[in-house]
Amino acid sequence: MERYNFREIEEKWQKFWENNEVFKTNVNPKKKKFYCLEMFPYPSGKIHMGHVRNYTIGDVLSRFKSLKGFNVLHPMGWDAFGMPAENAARENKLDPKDWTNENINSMKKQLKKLGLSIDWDREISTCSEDYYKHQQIFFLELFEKGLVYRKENYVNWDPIDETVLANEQVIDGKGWRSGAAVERKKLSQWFFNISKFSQDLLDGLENLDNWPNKVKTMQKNWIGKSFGCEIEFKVEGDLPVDKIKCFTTRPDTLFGFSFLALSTDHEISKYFKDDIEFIKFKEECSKTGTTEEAIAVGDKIGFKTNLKAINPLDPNEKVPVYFANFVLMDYGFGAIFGCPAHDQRDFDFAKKYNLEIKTVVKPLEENDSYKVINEAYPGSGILINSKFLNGLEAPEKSVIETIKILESKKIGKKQINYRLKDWGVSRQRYWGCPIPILYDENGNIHPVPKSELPIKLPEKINLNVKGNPLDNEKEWKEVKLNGKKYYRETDTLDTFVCSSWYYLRFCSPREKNYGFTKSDLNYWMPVDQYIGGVEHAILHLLYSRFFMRAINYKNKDFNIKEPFKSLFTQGMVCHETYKDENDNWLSPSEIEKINDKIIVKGKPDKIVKVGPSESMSKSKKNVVDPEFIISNYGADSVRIFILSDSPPEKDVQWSEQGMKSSYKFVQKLWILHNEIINKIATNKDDIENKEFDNFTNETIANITNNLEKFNYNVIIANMYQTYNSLISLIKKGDNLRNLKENYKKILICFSPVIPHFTNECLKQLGFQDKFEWPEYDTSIFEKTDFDLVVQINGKKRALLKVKKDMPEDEIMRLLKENNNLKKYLKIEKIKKVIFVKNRLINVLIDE
RNA sequence: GGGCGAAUGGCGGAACUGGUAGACGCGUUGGACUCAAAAUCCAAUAGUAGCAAUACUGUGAGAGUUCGAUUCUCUCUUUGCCCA
Repeated sequence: MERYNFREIEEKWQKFWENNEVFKTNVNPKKKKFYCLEMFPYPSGKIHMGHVRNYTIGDVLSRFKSLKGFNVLHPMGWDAFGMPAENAARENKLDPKDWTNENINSMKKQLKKLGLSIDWDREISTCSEDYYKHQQIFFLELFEKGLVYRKENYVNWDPIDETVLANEQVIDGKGWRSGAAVERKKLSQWFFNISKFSQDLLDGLENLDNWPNKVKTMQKNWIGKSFGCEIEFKVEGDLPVDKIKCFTTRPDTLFGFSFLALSTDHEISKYFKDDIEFIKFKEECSKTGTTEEAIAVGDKIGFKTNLKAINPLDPNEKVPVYFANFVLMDYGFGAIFGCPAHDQRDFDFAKKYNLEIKTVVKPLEENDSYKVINEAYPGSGILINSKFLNGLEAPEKSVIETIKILESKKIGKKQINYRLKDWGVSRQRYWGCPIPILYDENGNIHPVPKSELPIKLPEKINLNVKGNPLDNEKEWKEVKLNGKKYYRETDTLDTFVCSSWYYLRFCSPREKNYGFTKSDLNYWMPVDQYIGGVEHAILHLLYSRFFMRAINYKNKDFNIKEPFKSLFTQGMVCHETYKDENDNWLSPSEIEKINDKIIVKGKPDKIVKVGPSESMSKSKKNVVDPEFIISNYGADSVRIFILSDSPPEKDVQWSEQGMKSSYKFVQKLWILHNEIINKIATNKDDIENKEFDNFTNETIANITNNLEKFNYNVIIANMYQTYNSLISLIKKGDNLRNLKENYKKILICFSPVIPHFTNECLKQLGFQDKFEWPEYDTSIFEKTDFDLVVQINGKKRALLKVKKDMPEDEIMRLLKENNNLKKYLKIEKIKKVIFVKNRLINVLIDE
């Protein structure tokens, strides 16, 4: 017998699948569909272990569903626009398109070596004109529906790279790439009106039963619905302003009012535009980031005006009005009232400027003389020092009560506020989808006629310029249309736009006129199972949910609102980290283990510092290259290992030992397979012996149930168990009933995980073509005799072999005859007997 | 600070609707094969006591419900993630 040659066999089956178009899918109304989608990768050029895990999980599911008789759609594509291509192209003087396409080709080869059941005929790439043309059409449709608009907004601006940065690209107030201190800058940008759907996006979460609660909670928090009130404050002073509007969630703390704070962008700031002190102050403020965290952590600073704000509930109370850096223009109305005793930011501010701190809420256990001293008390309690509001329960009753009073006096009204802001989609980048908008000489906005689409990116341009390279492309930028001169929009779309509808394109990947067809969508959508990393829990998933709603909006053809029926978030792949004596990161291939010591490879005197296991990342060098691993151990072995060690939703620790043992397991299965082939030739069916039938049934039942429940790590355990039992059954030498048929069923059960291996074995058995997932027969599954647990006073004292459905009195008789139980079982003192048929008997004895 | 989760051998983890805790894998130890090593195979492996059968303890800590709790309830500790 030869060793199992995975190189030969895996290649053979991959070719077979490709040549016979085994995974090609088409709409088939006679069959139930199953749309399995994994988050598509960015084409960096090399797959990483995270991809291996993600796509293995999806592949096991797809293969399982396909064997179960579903018409499975399992596509793959490329999230191909984005900064890395532009940066790489700039550094190496390449075309981003060539760089990206080369990467796609090499990554595709690597993915194919994993033996994934993907319909490659549906492959899409977001950077192809064929894809972004439709995205431009959507953009125009959204524009027509009023869901896209242009406005000035503050952004994180990197002064060295001359570009806008997303919040997550600002690290410690500095640009992630340039290291320059990030500034706040006002810029005209395109926005998607996602906040229009705030309530709908929130309500939609209720019906997503197959989404992890964690993700739903995160989205809920992100949308951030808050219930409060807008209040009009009368003001007096040296400016032509008589009132200021604020939003607050705590109107009940109005008697703790000690200042009013405005955003530096508040319209009142126009009166200070020539004030040198104010300009300086504003500059200082722009150094604080725009994230909520930066504001919470940062120093609170203010600029005092000569205005006085009047407490609407007490006209005798007048407090100063400040501009402050912790008030944002896009929350509420860019103005807040400060209640230092019950808000930490207000407290910090009041301390700094010596403002009054009036306690108006006391915790339940305190008495009325309670005073806030060292830090704000934002918790619940009872209102005090609040005149007619005293004694109300805060915040539940007091907020509602105060709003009623304010409404009756016509100085405030109930309001719902959402934290979710409109989605800024403009990026000052070359490598992205061009926005199909023209400006005339007066700067007026004109949508590009749909017949002119796609607006293609200019090719072979100079990328080595500051700011957006498209801005420098005069020829591209200037357009003549109907004899008039226009300028193209030079911003491109955020790549999150590309990924918020790609799942629709997979349904009609080659459709020329539109992004998809109605009939394809109605058959395939929604995605039955979406699989990806939890890092996309908020943005990508929220944007996709928005996109479906935007398409549905004012459109009677579609009524699918939620794109992803079920969501599974897989954990990360982790590895220990290593550093040398100078704290330089070392990769796993640069170290070795000798006599319990870990040293730098080849240098026994250099001890390696072993760090904690962290998610694999290039910067920490704790990566293992899947391509190398696959070529050493084979795809089937890698698939086993990546699923085996942890539940798929949790992080998994990469281990070379574990990988090796998975490899050995495949080799052992091969040896067993050859023994079974030999045995089939000589085996005589023993009609009386049902042992093997029962065992097969149990195997099918276990694997089926664990597949349904995503317990993929347990499936691997089931496979090992099956192997262990199978080998002892074979070695016993008994003649086995239905050996070939049962073995076939077991192989099919293994096939979602190790498809190459099982296909080869099935072929050797003489089976080919289509297979079906084996059913398990529950009537055989129920054993005729089993071990009954015997407990005395709740403690296990024996296992008793009994026949199925044996009644209690018969079992009691057996217990009384049992010598081993004599010392525990005092028959005359039996108090009570608990009997669970076919499972357990618990005898309670008076002691 | 708020929200959500988690805690089981040396390690990763299993345990159906409350019913034999530790499946399966890794590691470790002993043995076989070998001149030797690797590989492979066999055996043991929660702790304590015992030659052993066996007994007692044991699922982060403490309480509760129950004939019976890893599983349900409450309090606490530690820890992870998200938001601040």
